[in-house]
Amino acid sequence: MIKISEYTVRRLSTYRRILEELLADRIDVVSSAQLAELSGTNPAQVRKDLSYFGNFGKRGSGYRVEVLCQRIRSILGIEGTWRVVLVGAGNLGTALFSYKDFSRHGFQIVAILDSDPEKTGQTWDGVEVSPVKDAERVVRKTKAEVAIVSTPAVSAQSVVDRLVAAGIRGVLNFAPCKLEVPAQVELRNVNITIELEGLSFAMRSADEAAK
Amino acid sequence: MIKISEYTVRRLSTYRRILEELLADRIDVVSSAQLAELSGTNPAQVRKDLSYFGNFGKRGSGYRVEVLCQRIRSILGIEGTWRVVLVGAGNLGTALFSYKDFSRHGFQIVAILDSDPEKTGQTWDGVEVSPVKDAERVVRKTKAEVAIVSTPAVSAQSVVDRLVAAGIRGVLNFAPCKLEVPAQVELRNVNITIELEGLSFAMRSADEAAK
DNA sequence: CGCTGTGAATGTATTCACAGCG
DNA sequence: CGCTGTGAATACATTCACAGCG
Repeated sequence: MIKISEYTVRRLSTYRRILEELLADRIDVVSSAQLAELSGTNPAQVRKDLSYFGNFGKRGSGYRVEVLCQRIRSILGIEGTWRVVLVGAGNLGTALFSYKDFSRHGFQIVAILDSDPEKTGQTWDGVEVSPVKDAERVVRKTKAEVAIVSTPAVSAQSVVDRLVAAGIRGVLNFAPCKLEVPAQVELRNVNITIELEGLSFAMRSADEAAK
Repeated sequence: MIKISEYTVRRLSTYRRILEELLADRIDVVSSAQLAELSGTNPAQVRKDLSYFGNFGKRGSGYRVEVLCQRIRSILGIEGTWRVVLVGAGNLGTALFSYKDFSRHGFQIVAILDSDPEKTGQTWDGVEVSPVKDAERVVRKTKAEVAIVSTPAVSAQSVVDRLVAAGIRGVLNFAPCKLEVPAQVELRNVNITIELEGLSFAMRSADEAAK
């Protein structure tokens, strides 16, 4: 089994979104050229990405939208539902909780943790906000497998350690810090400051070039 | 002038954060090995990244934390302040507005746009929420250079077109869609669903491997 | 004929390994 | 001697170009 790069996986995710849009538009068949155009890449890349997983297309015509979409959902492992614990019920946590896009696509928030006694005990849309000290119990009870961390940087590592101990297998980290997790636990970081500083660098470089 | 890769720029941003933490801890000097350890990369990478911009280190000892931090801030173009317009004052927009981390590091929200008449006219912490129809006027008046887009996917492109027409030079897009901007406008995308699906793929792959 | 699927070629990023300075 | 700075080597990702199928 050859190793699939993270770049390929990210593009698959993009193809999936586009295929669902095509599906909604009652488009039946799509070529690698069209899919490339819509996702901002090139046809060879699309075909190469898909070829790692099988021969999904039909020569001469292209890919059946519905079939390909279902296949990608299966490859990504989002046919079923992942159970998510949201850690940190501040502004960002609230925003993520009410962000319905990923809840529609296989990620269901089943528990919320926060350290603020004002918040713990509340119920958001049927989901209880529990104190961080109950992290292990809550993860086990709800069978959460994924954690979304939107706590301040200082508290992130300690709560992640406890989630991992309780059996969490994937972490999406919004806190601006490096998290240590065991190799068998998957980790992705989203860091808004890095993105903004990347923009800043590019804008500044454009200024230099213009001089 | 050689081209700097986006990967290098992202790491510079990470180094900057760590250097500021070291600075707060009154650490004077740091080696590429230490910086690599703290940022999750390797010493050669750190030295290579920095070498694109000059010779900042001292052989035998390492890098002066304060000097290096200042140099990186300058390279990233975050010595001054970038003026930001926040587009979309929903849950995510609210979270981003109150997220003080990047406002502390050179990005200041000077305007907010939203299409909801309930929100327009409000003032958040001294910043007025204006209707999207006034986009051009607001961007020009506030001299905003960067836009953070946290609208629904369907409205993102049309408002970005208008921001670009009004002179915006950088866009950080949180809407789950592809945005078209002219080549001279910088664009970064943050897509939470892609990150979650990446986690899902990796967790699922781990399951396969275990069988 | 039009498209996919893919080995080969290219382009890009990372890592090695060591010369050279403080 | 310990570290940086860097060309050379390697690893990895993308793109080309075409054989082959529907």
